[in-house]
Amino acid sequence: MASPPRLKRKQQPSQPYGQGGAFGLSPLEPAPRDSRKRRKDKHTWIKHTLTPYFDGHLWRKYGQKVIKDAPYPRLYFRCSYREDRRCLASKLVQQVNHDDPPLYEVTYTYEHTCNAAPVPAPDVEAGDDRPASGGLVLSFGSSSDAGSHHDTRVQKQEWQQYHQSPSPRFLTMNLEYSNSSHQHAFPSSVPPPTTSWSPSFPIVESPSASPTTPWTDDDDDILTWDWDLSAYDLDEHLQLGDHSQFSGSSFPWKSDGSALANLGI
DNA sequence: TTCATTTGACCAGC
DNA sequence: GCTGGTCAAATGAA
Repeated sequence: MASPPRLKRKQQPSQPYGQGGAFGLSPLEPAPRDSRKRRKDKHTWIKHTLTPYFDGHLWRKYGQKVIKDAPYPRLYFRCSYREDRRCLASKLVQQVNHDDPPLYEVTYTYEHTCNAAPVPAPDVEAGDDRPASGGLVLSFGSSSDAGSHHDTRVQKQEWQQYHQSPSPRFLTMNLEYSNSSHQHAFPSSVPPPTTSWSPSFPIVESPSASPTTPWTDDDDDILTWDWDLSAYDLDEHLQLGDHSQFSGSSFPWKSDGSALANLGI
């Protein structure tokens, strides 16, 4: 079915682009004389992450573009406070593979000047009575090998986020079933894992850091359990590149979901 | 009704 | 002329 043609502007009126342009911005330093010009001297940096949409800031999507020779479209975001606080921060999100979960390359442009409070990841907010502000997400890679182990690894970006944040109080491990071709991860017919299911981070060596009884969300899609870190020196034990495997003796469902670990404050 | 997202048009760098 | 980045009208969701 062909959708009706959409009326688009043909000619920009006398007001030129730039000089504040459509957003009424007064130019910041260095003054972008024309926001549509591709500047070579932009301050940009690149991160690779599994969670490109939850990096502690609020973003508004303003465009999407199919890039030549790229298998996935590029998404364009700018800071939600662009108008309110004259924040020029923006980012480009480009999916680089189709793993489960997929890896994204995120190109950030300009530092945030909005000084907005960190935005927690949704699964930190939902159903969690701990203070959400200041929370962050540690995202762990997921192996696709079937069997009793579920590999996790501390990723570089999240490690940087962790070290830029206050000391965490809890380590919350979510095991999420994200493969759409399967039924829910934790159907009611499957009993939840026991607390013997634990990552092999040295955290489990601490007697005070025993996990809570795991629980599932409303849709039985995500299994969650906590470790209390109040008497645990996470800095001393958790290292960049740490590798973990869930050590349950049997995995009652396929292990091709994703694993996330949240650090709540 | 308001606000965010979608998507074709527009524009400039290369 | 091609390509990528941004704009802004149309559209959808809340």
